[in-house]
Amino acid sequence: MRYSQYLLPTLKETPADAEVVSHQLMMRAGMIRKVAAGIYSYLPYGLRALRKMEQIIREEMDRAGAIECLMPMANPAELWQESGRWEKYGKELLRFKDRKSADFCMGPTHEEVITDIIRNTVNSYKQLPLNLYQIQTKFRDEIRPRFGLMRGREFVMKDAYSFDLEDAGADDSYRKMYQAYRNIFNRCGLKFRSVEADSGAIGGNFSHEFMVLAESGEDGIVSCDSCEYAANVEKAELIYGDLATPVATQDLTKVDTPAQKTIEDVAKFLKVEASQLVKTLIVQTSDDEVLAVLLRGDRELNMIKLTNLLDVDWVLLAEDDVVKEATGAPTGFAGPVGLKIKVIADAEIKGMADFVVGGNAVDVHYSGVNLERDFTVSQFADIRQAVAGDPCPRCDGGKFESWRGIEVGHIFKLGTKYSEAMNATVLDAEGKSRPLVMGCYGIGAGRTVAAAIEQNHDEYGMILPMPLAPFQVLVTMLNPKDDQVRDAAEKLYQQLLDLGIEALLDDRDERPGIKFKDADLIGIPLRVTVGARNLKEGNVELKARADGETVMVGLDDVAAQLQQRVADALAFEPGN
RNA sequence: CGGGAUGUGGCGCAGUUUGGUAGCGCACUUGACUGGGGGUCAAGGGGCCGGAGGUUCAAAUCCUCUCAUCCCGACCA
Repeated sequence: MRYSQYLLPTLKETPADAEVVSHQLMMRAGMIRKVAAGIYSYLPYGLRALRKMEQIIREEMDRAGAIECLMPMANPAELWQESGRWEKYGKELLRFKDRKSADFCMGPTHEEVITDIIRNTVNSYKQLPLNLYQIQTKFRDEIRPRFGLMRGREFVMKDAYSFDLEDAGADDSYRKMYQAYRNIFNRCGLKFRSVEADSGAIGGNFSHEFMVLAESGEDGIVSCDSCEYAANVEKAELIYGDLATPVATQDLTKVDTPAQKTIEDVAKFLKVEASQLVKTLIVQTSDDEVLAVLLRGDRELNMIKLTNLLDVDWVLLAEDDVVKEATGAPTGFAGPVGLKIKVIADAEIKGMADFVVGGNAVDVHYSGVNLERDFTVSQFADIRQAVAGDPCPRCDGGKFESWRGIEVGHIFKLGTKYSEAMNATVLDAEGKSRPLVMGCYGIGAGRTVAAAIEQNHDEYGMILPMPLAPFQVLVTMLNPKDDQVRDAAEKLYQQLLDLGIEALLDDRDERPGIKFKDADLIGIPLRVTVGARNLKEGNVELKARADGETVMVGLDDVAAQLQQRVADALAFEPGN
C-alpha cells in the first residue's frame, strides 16, 4: 500500500473526549472514528488490525474443531420470549419493530438463535459434539459506553456455542475452548492471565475470564506466585487456615470518638491499626432484608461473594435512613454490640480479639470488644476482597500477586438452561430424549485490539505486535524528489510485496519529521528508512519499533532480512 | 439511572464574568525555498458559536427548554 493513496488520517493532538491510551492512539493513528456514543467506524488502518485479530481467532477456533457460521443481527422477539430473556434482559437489549409492527431486537449474544438452529437440525447423539462460532457485530445498549472500543455499544465479537449429550462431553468442549483461547492470546503476543471467574447471571460455577494485563484494566485479578491458580478478585477464594483462638484480655469499654467516622479517623484517633478495628456495613438485599456485615477494618467487602452467599439477586449498601433505623445512629457508627438485625461476618473475624467497633450512637465506639461475650454472629463466611499477599487456596505457601486486567474473553459452561427452555433435545443411544448440554465462549475482537495497544505503547505512539499489525513493514522514502531515493524505495517496496510481506510505502511529499512522527504513532513493527545519506554507502536503516534497535543493512539484503524477521515474529506453537 | 463537566471552522482551544462587526495554533489550498525528527516565507479558503424559544435597538455572551458528548458509581466481550 502506498501511503499517498491510502486513507490514514493521523492527528497531531489528542482528541478531547478520549480518556484512555488505546482510545487516544486509535483515534490519532486514524484507526477509528466515533459516530455516536459507543459506536465507531473502523477506518482502513483500524480494520486491517481487526481483521488480523479475527483471522487469528478463526484459525485457532478451527484448529480446536469449531465450525464457523453467521447469524443475523436482527432477532425476532419470539425466540427471546421463549428463553425468557425478552423480559429479563432489560434495557441493554435494543428492541425495535419492523413494518408489520412485529417485535425484534439487535442480538447482544446468540444463545437463542443458535439453540433454535440446533434443535431444528440435530436430532441424534450421533451428530454430537458440535461447536459453532461466528464473528459478528453485536449490539448492547450499555448504560455507559466508554473508553472507545473498550466498551462500545456496537462491537465485533466472536461467540461460540458447544453442544454435548453429557456433562463429561461438555467439560471436554470447555477444555478445548480454554486451550484455544490460550493459543489465541499467546499468538497475539499478549501478556494475559486466564482466571477463574464468577459466572454471574448465567449460573453454574465453571467459568474463566481471559484478562490482558494492563494498568488501565477495569478488573482486579490475583494470581498465585507459585502455582497456576488465578482468579478475578470477585471470585478469588480465600483460606483462613488455623486462626489463633482469640483470648479476650480487655473489658468492653465505651469510648468517645468525637466526629471520627471513617476507619482511618477512628484508628488514628485511638492510636490503633486499622486491622484492630472491625467495620460494620449495613446492607440491603433484593429480598428486602437488612443485615449487618462485619469485616476487619482494613478489608473490603466483596459484594459478589455476599450476593452468592445469601442467594439473592443483588446486595447494596443501605441508604442512610435504613442505617439509622437499623442501628439508631447515622451512617459511620454502626457496630454489632446490641444490634438487633442479623450479623454476617468475614471468617477472619473469628481469629480476632479485643477489637474496636462502632457504638450505634453518634461519636461513640467500643474498644476491647470480643466475640460471643459481647455479641454473636449468625454466620461466618468468605466475603472479603482478596488482596496481594493473601495465601493461595490451592497450594502450600503460595501468595497472591495482584494485577489489573482487561477482560477480552470469557468462557462458560451453560448446562441445559437454554436447551431446556427452548426444548432442544436429542435422542441418546437408548432412544431417550435428552436436553443438550451447552457451553458458550466469547472474545471481544475489537476490545482485544484495543487491549493490545493498551499494553504496547510508549509516549510516541503504539507498538503493535506483529500478528496484529495492519502492516508488517513500513518503508519510509525520505525525499521523494531525489530520484535515487525514490527508485531504491520503490524497488524495495516491490521486492517486499513479491515476498508476500505486507508493506506500507510512505511516498508522501512530506518532510522527514512528519514521516518519522507518523511512523512512531501508527506503530508498524519494522521500519526501513531509505535516505540519500545511507544510500551513498548502499545502505538503508532498519529499525524495530518495539525496542528502537537500529541496524544498517545493504539495500540488496534488506528484503530477505525483513522476510526472516517477519517470519520469526509470527512463529507460533499451539499449546501451553 | 444518579452525580459532575463540556458543546465556538477538520483537530486543539480563547472569547461568555461586564451583550456591540467571531479569534488563535495546527491542518487545508496556491507559489517559492527546504529535505534525516511535526521547517521557512508569501498569498488564500473555510465557522450564522449543538438545537429551539425568549429578553434586547443589538445575543457565542443573559433567561427557559432541549439534544449531544465525556468523566465518576451499579453491568459486561
